[in-house]
Amino acid sequence: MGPHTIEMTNDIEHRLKNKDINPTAMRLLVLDFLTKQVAAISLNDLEKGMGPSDRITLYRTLKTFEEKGLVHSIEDGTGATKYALCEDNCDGDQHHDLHVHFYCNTCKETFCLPNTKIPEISLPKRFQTEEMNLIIKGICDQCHPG
Amino acid sequence: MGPHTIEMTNDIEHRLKNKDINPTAMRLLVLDFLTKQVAAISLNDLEKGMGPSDRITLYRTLKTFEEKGLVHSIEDGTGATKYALCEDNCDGDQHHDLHVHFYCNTCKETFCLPNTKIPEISLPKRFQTEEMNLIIKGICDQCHPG
DNA sequence: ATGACGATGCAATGCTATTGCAATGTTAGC
DNA sequence: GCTAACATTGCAATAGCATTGCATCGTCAT
Repeated sequence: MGPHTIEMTNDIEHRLKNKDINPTAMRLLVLDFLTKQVAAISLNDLEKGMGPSDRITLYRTLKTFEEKGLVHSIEDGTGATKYALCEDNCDGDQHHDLHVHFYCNTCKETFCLPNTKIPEISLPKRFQTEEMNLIIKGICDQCHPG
Repeated sequence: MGPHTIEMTNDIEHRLKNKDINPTAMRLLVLDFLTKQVAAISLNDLEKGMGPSDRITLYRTLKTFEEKGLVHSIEDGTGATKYALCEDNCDGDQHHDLHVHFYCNTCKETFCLPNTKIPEISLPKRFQTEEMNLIIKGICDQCHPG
């Protein structure tokens, strides 16, 4: 790492630079928005949640964040890719977020369950794992009746 | 169930009627094709594999098969939904195919691993499971080097 | 025969993801 | 400060899969 001569104006900017992402105004806004989310969001959600912005730029911002290991994408089966912030030990090459994702059939939100890890799976002979993706669908704690 | 007066001309027709699916010529052909597959197939694969047929009809045939519990669909992250035959203990309401699906990064095929079941996952308090979907990506036995 | 119903085929549409390209902003060297 | 090089942004356009509407056709029961 280089010398610590950079002046950080705030935490958001710091987190972008840490991941080697040029902190433009747009990216600061997007990361700030992502930080405030409880659930994973789609490109549509982001577009609606941000002020008037270009959809494609937001799309590419998310892609950049994903490449650099700042967010990870989730295919929850709804057809629209969802994005959520990674945990700290994530880098671009290898996402370490082997946690379970939960889709609530009631509120239609997708959540990361960072403390629920995907267990070891023993595959048939000569199958080699590189990635795992576990989506559990059901009813989330907030929507749970009673 | 009604009296066993139906004459089965072959196994394929039998399997359709067992699932309460009207055995039309098209459906016999599609089920026959599905039976011959080693990997899960997309609508495109089906269209290419069959003789000249209408894509929409094939689409609806797959949907019908899925509703009736004859096939299950797999979202493997490639963008195109894949379909594969269910195991026998499957019905329309509740798919019992809680097995792992494997996507090979080399040959790009998606396989069912019917003997590799998704283990019990203990979720945080008040989260309730209704469905599970585990996709493992890596290198399949056929593509494994050495 | 005929009427009801399911299946099929064609057309059209919606939605998400993705790329090309031009315009704009930013940075480094002179 | 000026300019070239590069990154970012915005707009237009396209690709690909999923899905629905509607007309036609076939089948079956009355």
